[in-house]
Amino acid sequence: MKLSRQIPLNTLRVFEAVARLMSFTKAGAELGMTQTAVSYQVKLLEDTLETPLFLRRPRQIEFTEAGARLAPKVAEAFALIDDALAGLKMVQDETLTISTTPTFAAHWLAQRIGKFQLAAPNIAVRLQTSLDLSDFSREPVDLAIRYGTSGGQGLASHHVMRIDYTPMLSPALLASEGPLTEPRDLLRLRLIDPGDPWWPAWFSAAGVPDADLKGRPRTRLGSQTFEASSAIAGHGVAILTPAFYRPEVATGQLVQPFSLVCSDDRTGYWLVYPEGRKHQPKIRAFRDWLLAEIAADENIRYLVGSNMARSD
Amino acid sequence: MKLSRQIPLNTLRVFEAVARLMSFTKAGAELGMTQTAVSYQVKLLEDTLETPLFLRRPRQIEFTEAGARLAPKVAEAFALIDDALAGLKMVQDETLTISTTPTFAAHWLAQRIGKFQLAAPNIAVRLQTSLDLSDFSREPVDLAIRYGTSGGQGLASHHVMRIDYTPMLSPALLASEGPLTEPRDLLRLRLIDPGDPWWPAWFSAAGVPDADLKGRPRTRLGSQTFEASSAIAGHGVAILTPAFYRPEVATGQLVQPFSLVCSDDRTGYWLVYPEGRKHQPKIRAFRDWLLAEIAADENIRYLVGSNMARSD
DNA sequence: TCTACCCATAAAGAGAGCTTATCCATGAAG
DNA sequence: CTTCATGGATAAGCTCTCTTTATGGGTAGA
Repeated sequence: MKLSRQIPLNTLRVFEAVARLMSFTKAGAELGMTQTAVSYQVKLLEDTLETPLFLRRPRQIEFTEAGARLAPKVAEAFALIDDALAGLKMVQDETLTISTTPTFAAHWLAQRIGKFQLAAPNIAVRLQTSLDLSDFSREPVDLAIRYGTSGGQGLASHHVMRIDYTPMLSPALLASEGPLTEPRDLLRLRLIDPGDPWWPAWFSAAGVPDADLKGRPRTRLGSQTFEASSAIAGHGVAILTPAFYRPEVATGQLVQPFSLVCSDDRTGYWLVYPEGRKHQPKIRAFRDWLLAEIAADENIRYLVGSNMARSD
Repeated sequence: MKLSRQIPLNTLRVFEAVARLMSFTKAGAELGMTQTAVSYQVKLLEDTLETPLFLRRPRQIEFTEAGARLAPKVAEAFALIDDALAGLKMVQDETLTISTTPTFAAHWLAQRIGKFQLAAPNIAVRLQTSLDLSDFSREPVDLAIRYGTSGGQGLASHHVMRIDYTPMLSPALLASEGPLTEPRDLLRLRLIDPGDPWWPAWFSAAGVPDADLKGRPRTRLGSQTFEASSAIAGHGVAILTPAFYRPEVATGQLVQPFSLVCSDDRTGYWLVYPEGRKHQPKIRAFRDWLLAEIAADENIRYLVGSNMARSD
């Protein structure tokens, strides 16, 4: 059985302080405890080791040989632990681990995260994607951007974006299939996954409540990413979250034929992190950056919206 | 404030075991505590560091990056402490510190201690002399040979020798002052420190209760050592503890003219050590050796005694 | 599907360790 | 040579950490 297992480790911490300051009283002050407690701890260590470590002289203490022999080793061990913990804290302070969904990461965050890293060069960012919500107390994650209704117990949450949707198609398809002047015109085209519940919701909002979507060829791709690829390839009209495909729109790979954007008000993406981390510099930096970025996005959305209104 | 001061050190000990065994349950078994307690401690450490250290997977755990980073450092620190403590214990086990009086050390122990060191070559002996009784719980002393009445609370004590006394003088003085056939003859000689209470006691025991010691020239030397030197130099008769001057008798520097040896039955030299150390190998070795040595001395005394009886 | 393994959580009990109060010894100061 | 200041020891009581017992959940393997 190793010795360190039998020894009350706190006695060593106290011993280290006493050895360094050569005073019970001063050590107590440094450790935030009374001289009595220090005396107790030192005595406990001496009893455990079965050897005195200090000679109590009036107005000062001296090492015994055993004490002198032990002191430097213990100091070294604590230095090692201190270093390790400090290093850990440093790494912790300087790396931000973000947990989010693959979709949000790929279509929104990935394009923008570089700007954050430029703005906060001392913070290393680690992006971690998973489908299920991570438990902050279990996973080594600083914050998460989650899809859902809001945060939970003890979690701070900021709304990032609504999940909205509107039909999108490739410019080529639009050109070949003629102008789309009103929503009903879309029904002429092939809808990518007509089984998606967003379709009836959008048509209904567009004043086409009777749109017959049944019986259409169904290709279930399961993820916006794949539906978007299909749309870009000109295979049909997909109903997508425009915020995720702004680059594709900007580069002319996709067009949004109607300004009507529906949204599921109850759910959306939220930035979430434990309340207690509110004031951590890295958390604060990311939050501030993200919210500013979102505000900027809103402006773009409105600009796009007004342009489209005119072009309608 | 250093980190190690804020951290419950026991959590580190538990962490080290868990990191080594990669199992809460096994670590608990090794540390002699329940899995629950291990879980608590690990969680406590994680809470303190504000970062998870292990990922709880079904049927096994994994390091987080922080855990993997911390583990080797903590292991190293504990190894250091273990080494230091083991070293300390080794030194402790292998050095015997004896506290005794200067007189006993010089006249009895010094001549014999070499034999003990030959018999127990792995034990380093440190002789420490002081006049006052040392406190075992305070001074780094393994055992003491003290002058007094017996041991005390919680102390094991073995009688080492009575403090006895008998007149002694140099052979030269004996030759020049003629034969001493009876104790009263001593009064012809100069007594070294006739104020010593041992003189009247001895004369009284020798059947000379009326010995007039007053008015004699008084030289107070204060210590047997000096009185003995004076006697060896032929300055008179000293009353000495024969056990301390056996070498001087053997080499012919002193003679003991009468076999009568008085003793102060109440006091004497005692070997004393805390009860709890009874079974320490080094304590046992020294005690056994010392008692054997004393037994041998007793035999010599009796031999000398019988010789002297014949020569009387 | 059932069993076994491993960790988490809750509640309650034990005891280590801290504090307050007091004492003792010594060295310095008047 | 008192008196005061300094520094540690001791005693008693309390707090709160840590441990245990009991129980639950989740997954892998039979």
